[in-house]
Amino acid sequence: MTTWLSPDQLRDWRSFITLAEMLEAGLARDLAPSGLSYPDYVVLVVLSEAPEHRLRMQDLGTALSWSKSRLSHQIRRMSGRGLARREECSGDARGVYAVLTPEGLAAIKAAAPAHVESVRRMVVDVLTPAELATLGTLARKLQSRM
Amino acid sequence: MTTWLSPDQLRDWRSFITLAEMLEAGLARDLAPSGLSYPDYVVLVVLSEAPEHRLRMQDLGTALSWSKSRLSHQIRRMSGRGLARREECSGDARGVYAVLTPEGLAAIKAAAPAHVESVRRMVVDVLTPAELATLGTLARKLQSRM
DNA sequence: GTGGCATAGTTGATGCGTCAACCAAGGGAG
DNA sequence: CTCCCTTGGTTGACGCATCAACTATGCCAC
Repeated sequence: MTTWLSPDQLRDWRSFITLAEMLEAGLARDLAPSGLSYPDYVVLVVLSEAPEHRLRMQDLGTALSWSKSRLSHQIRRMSGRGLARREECSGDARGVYAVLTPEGLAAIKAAAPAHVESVRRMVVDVLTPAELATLGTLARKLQSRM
Repeated sequence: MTTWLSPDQLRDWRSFITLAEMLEAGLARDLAPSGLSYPDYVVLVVLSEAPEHRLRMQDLGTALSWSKSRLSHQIRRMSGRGLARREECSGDARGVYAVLTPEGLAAIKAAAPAHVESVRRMVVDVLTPAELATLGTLARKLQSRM
């Protein structure tokens, strides 16, 4: 038999899940003027930090904890907009590199300041340093149980 | 000029946003065996609590903080699967009721226990009561600034 | 009553994410 | 060398969410 949540538990859980939804929406909204989606953004960040601005699909997927399929679709869409391109992988004929284009690099450099502002405005600058640290600690505790 | 985040701030922010993504994925995964998506679930919850198991699209959208469009698409899909149906609104010819079907009611009753278990396993039972309360308080503080 | 604006809802296009099916190359064990 | 399993990646279909465009009704000012 399952025990339902107490009113307090329900309230706190709902507060949290609602916040998560609002935050995702807010991130997307603030990124929109730059012409990038949040998935675009995170892919560009990882590629821009990689040596030679390129990563094997495999490694990029691992870095982002994304499925092969998800990444493949995303890189296809980004290729269509000139943000990245695929390149074959010498040494392993199965492999494919995802490579950041100059346009992609320009896009992430242009988008980053507004994104950081967005994160500050919605979270980091709203909490005290201690509160943010607590939030981070709780988040890591929950993550470690999954 | 924009100030980038400190390593600690970045770490805590990333912990939090990553947790949010994992949680959404986990909720969807645990609901999947019941044949419901998370959007299905929340719509069914609200309708099942409404008088006569029905709400104006307008009111349902407000309750969920969903756009008219989002809700219209969702109800269309749910109607196709027999979980809900539309009904015209006497008194305002523009209006439409979303009505829970017996199948929809059965579906939510069947899905709820596993969903609650899922929330407990991923969050509520992982934290101490004090920690959960803190998480809720921080979430509400952040929400109030948006 | 009519003109015009607000309200209620739908639709189509497009991006995003998952799942299942698929293909091709690598790398043993025999 | 061949068989077979694993690894790396793509594709197509479908559900989900947003945006912009659209229809239709309600309602107020005049």
